[in-house]
Amino acid sequence: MTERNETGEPLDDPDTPRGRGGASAVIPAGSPGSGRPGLDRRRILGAAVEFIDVNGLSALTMRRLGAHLGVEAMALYRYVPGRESLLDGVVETVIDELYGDPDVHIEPTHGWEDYLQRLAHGVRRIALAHPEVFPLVATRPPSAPWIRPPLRSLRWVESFLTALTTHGFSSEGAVAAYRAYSSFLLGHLLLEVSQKGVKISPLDEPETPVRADADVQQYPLVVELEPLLSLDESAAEFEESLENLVDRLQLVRRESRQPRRD
Amino acid sequence: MTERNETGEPLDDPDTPRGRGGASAVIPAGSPGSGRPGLDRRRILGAAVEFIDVNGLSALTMRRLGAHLGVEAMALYRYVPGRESLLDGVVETVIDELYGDPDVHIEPTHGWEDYLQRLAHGVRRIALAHPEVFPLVATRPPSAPWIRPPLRSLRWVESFLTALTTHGFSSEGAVAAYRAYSSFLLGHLLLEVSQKGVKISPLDEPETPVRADADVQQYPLVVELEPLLSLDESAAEFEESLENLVDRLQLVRRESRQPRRD
DNA sequence: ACCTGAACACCGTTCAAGT
DNA sequence: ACCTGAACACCGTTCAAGT
Repeated sequence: MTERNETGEPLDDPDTPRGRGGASAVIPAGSPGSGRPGLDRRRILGAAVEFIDVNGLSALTMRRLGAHLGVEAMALYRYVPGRESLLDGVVETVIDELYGDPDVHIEPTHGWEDYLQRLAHGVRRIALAHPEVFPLVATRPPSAPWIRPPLRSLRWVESFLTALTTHGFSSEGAVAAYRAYSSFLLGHLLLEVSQKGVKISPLDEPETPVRADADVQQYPLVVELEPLLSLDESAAEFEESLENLVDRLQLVRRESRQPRRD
Repeated sequence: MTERNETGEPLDDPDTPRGRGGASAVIPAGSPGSGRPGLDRRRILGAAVEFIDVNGLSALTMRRLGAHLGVEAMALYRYVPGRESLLDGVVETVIDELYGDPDVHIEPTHGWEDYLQRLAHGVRRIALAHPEVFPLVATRPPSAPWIRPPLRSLRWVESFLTALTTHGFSSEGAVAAYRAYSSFLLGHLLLEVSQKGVKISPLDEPETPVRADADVQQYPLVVELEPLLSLDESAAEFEESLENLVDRLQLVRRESRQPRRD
């Protein structure tokens, strides 16, 4: 009984040229050498990611994606069960880019702190590279309760838990760390990405002061602190919060190594 | 020039019976005494929230919402510019419930730590009360970069900043605290809510073990730690992380009171 | 003043038909 | 084997028309 994998689609065997790696999973076509080959699940998902990056999520329809691929919408249904699982595939495709990131290795050769740092920065690069896709990464219902955004794959969970348990964390400690880490990444990156989206969606208007016509006086502190509030300190905040989280996990690790008995 | 408010709709004057408060903004109708009064922006938004709570976000269409209100879809356009701003209104409606929450007061009479605690728990109650709406709260593009989810209103930002600056925080410290606080709430609550959604979406199946048919052996740690991973410790995690955040902000506060000059 | 009917352009999805 | 055309049910939204 071949049930369903994480996203509900049939999983093609990986008979594509690039074996497992290559950060450039988005644009290129199927077999190397031919110009516009036949359709292909990978090609469709790549085109969908590209389409969302350029036109925004709300612009993605089966018909338009078909047109983008030079094909009628109905042709897509041979490779994808429907729009919903197309979106699941988009999320999977984007997260899979992490495997091609040379700065994120699975084995933590420089300690678990270094591993958490590199992994976090890798996820952040992906979020910033696909700001229109990231809300999808954040909100698509996971297939299991412990597959948490934004690291939505068994493979990354395994990698994470391995890194920590092989570096002095107890099982409980590693799981607690996984939870705290997911929560931090999700919150920070979703905010950073949405902040980025706001800045460009209005026209080039260099400034849009507060005054909502009427109640300027109603929110004096917001008005006064607007210059501070408008600063984009996302990068610094990310580093700082990440550092702080790692420090906190160091305590978790120490406590979990010697479970005190009363 | 009456431009647009935060959500882009014309804002009706509040000529509705309940003056500003009342946590029960969802179900009740317009004027008290009459059974099914005329339409009304508030009534429409309340019905939309209720509809999403019951049927899920994807089920909400203008036509179905109209039917739910005993009216043709086209009648809604007299009160709401379109579907997109209906969703903005839904988000606003849900967040406004915070004002009716007796456990969340604006003035922090028991210190800023207590204020942050009560506010956080209030937001959490809302997220858990409207799990299908919360992803919308999390991802709708804010109207300004410093209106951050999940506290998406000028009023709450003002309240937050007031509480902190009147309790020893510098401007910079208060703004930094606002950022860290938003990020924590967003990440944790979005994960908690989506986790909750997963648990009920499949049928009553009490257990859905890992085995994705093939690669059971590929993720041995996930398999081994599945019992731990499956535990729902959201509530405890929330308390702990919140406590930790408050502690961290205590340091920010102390540092920011005496800006050292070198 | 408030709601409706009919209409338009566009969706996702199906299925028999083409090549 | 792979794609298309036509069709179906359903969308959001507009606008003239009803009451």
